[in-house]
Amino acid sequence: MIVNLLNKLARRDMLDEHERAVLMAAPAGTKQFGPRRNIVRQGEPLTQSMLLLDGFVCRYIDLADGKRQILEFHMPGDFIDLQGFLLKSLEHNMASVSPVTVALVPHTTLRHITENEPHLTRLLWFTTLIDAAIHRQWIVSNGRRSAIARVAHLMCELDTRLDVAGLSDGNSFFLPFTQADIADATGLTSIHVNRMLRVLRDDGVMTFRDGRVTITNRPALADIAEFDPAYLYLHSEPR
Amino acid sequence: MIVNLLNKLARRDMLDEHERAVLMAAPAGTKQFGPRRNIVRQGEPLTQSMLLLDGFVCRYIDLADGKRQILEFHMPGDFIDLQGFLLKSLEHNMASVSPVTVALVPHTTLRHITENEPHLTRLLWFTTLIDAAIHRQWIVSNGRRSAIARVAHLMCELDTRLDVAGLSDGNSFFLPFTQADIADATGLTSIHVNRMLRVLRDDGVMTFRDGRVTITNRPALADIAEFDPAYLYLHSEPR
DNA sequence: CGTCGTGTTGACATCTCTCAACGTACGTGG
DNA sequence: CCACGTACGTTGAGAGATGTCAACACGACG
Repeated sequence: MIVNLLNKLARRDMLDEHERAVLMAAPAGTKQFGPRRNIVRQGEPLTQSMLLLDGFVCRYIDLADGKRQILEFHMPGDFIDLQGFLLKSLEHNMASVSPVTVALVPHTTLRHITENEPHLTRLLWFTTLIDAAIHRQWIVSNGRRSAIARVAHLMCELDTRLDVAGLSDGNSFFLPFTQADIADATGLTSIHVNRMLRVLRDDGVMTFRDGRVTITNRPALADIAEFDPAYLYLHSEPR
Repeated sequence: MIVNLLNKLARRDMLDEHERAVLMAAPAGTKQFGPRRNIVRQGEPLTQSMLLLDGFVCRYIDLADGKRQILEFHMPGDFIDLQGFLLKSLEHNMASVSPVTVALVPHTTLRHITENEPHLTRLLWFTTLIDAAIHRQWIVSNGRRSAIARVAHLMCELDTRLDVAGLSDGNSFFLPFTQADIADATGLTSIHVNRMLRVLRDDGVMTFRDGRVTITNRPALADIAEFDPAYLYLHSEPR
């Protein structure tokens, strides 16, 4: 639902009725993808951007030796290739993880917004700055955190973002990832991710089974991850 | 010089005379910092953004166990905390590496630009998208590249960006970093960085001595790094 | 009923880290 | 001018975290 985006923005700043209407009217249609489909290919020229309505998406880069690095996970409410509006193509790939529905927003519409809606433009710009802040935490994870802290931090991030999107029931959330996905996101092997998940489970911190994460000891999880949600800028300010 | 920013933007899109004049008039003053000084502290409220005129700056996050992760390096022409305009504070720190001069642009001026200069706004937004693309490459490096490839990729990135900024003489550039800085950027120890630099030197690929990088075999360096400059979006397009 | 994708576990390998020692350059104070 | 401390770089030896390889379990699905 596009209402997920409105909620996400409204949490960070006031949105007036006119701005809500402009956003509601932005999509020119929707599109569906099955699981594990390419959505945007590296280098492909783009003329529209996608707002994720349902399902999970990831960005990734493949290396020459077959290794893959996932760069970010996206959930409903995320404007998944808004960058493409100004970059004109992406230097990485985007793929569905689960079955996915997106709303298509033509770049001409985005251009119109940037010409006529300065406040809305700032809010859209802002959402891309949050993506960059998430990237920075992943740099820290992959660079300096231990394997168990990387997994824990990713789970804390997803927990917090899914809660903002209204997709968490408080202590558990649906997460259609494989252990290999988590490995490619955290720069580990799926075998080692499996071991770290077992440690977290054995220690009563969290479980990840059948596509569902259940957090059984949130303070312990945040402590292992050294998680501080400040980087998600969840408070409202005039922007 | 603010002309570095104009060049950086003009390489990605046309800038008209009026827009150049607006940018030239944006700074309300300049400020200098000695080497290794804090420039912006995590969480500090911001009311102006800084355009780097001279010297090198880094963003970083410190972890509880004393480890540090550098998130990005900045060079003259970079609008180093433009994000602060919309984020209102940063979740990481910024520090000078060398002596530094910055131009100060009040957020009120940036707000005026976003209200009245849609094209210039898109270009400023664009520069923050480049930062995010750089972040993504660092995620890949720290997550999936070997130690030698991480060092090589960082050097390729700096070489390319410094060339765009007019701060490279073609095969060598001034780089006032310590091996510990490179270690904190690449998620390695300074001892291992030292070993990797020795390998690159012994193999005739590049040297880093006395604050100067000299690339002696560029194809070999790019090959080790698997470096593709596409992520820096160096071509001009209407944006 | 076989195959494939995914998860699980153990044994061993290896890359990078840790610890330690030492060299050099430079500034500072006696 | 010399003595000393500090920052940075260099090298070696051993340790440890994570990767690699291999085997097997299980369910989904054609």
